[in-house]
Amino acid sequence: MGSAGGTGGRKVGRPRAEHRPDTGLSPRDELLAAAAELFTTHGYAATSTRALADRAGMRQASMYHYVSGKEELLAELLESTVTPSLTLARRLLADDATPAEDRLWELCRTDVQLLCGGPHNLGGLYLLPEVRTERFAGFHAVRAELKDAYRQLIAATAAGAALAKSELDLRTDLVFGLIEGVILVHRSDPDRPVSAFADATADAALRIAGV
Amino acid sequence: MGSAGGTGGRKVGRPRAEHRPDTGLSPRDELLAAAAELFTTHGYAATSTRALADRAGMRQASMYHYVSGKEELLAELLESTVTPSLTLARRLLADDATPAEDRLWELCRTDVQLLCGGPHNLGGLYLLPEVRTERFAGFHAVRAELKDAYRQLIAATAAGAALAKSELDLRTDLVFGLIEGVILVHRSDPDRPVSAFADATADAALRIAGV
DNA sequence: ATTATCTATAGATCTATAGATAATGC
DNA sequence: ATTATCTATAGATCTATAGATAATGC
Repeated sequence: MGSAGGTGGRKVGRPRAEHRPDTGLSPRDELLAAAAELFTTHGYAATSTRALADRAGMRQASMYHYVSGKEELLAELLESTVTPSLTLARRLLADDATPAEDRLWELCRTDVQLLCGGPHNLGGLYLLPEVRTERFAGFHAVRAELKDAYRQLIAATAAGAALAKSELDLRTDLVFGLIEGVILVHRSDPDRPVSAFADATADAALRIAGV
Repeated sequence: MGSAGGTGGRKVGRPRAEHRPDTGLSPRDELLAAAAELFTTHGYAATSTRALADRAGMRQASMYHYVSGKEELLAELLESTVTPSLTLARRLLADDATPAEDRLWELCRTDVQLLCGGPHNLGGLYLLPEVRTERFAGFHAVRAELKDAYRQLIAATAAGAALAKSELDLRTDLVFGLIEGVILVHRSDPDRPVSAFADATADAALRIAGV
């Protein structure tokens, strides 16, 4: 341990074949960054281990020193996109001093900001068809909990309290769909300022929720 | 020509190696049906020509008698999903006897119905990362025209007439995003009756549009 | 000695073409 | 003769492992 500390100096192990400016990232993080870029632009199946390793500055085989394969990279990226939202959602659920409407709005706004904020369209990873696989059950569990937080917040609003279960489910799905669908909107116009866009989406979400 | 007519009887050419009940579809349509199923479930890059041909009941190489490759199948499926919507949109744009609000609602409703109606989640094809490629420019052109129809209808509403261009663009993107995002919602709960769902989504779209 | 990387490669694909074959049509 | 299919296969991948090598650490 403690390897990250230095000024980028002496390194153990055989030097890399291709020398490149030090990114400051650990090799594993270089792989994750490469995966973020390539998975979002070309997709999962279309990204070869060779392409990943190339982009990360190492040889194809060296990748296996850090990860078991492509799957592990995608699993980790997926969870990293949804975990911050879930953390916020839990905090908002526990905050009973603030009106549910305000908490819902805040969750929507922040979620959009997180989804559209990063450099690559990381929030769009879950659109990849491979993600539906059992292999990514961890991600699906976290995502389900996040969706349930949306449901609870909608149910806690003045308008939501009166809804039958099926109607509540529908509104939850519509709101959650709008938030996740925001990736598509962002993709179609990546230059739009995210902050104002997040506000507008949160407004739209509350209108859909009937608040 | 004229081969489709018969009762399924005598067929020219070497018989297939694997005999299966006659689907009534032409071989090319069998390939398209196979592609619809496999592309939507496993994705484009992950679907091999062998898997496609297998599902269509022929040998891998025979596929090339009908199509130039996977790309052609995806291109055709993509355009087939968006063309009916565009036809409707053109008709609605020309109909100046009906209030713009009603026409917008109708476009939203029908679009959702088309996207979620088919057997496989065909509307979800455009989520595939490969679709962004130049190769599918035809699809993108049609989709852009459809989106522009949304914009024109929103602009024609009482509320829309007063909007600045950037605000109109934003609302258009939000509405179009909701409609396209509907695939995600449908995917998460495929058993929900499509008709009522389409109505609810159209309502939500009008609320977002500010109508 | 330990470590991070490398080179080399086996085995499993996958795509697209060449050429053979088994039907019907005339 | 024409057609739809087949079998066979070349050439290009792609993944994962085995084993070599070039650094630092002690």
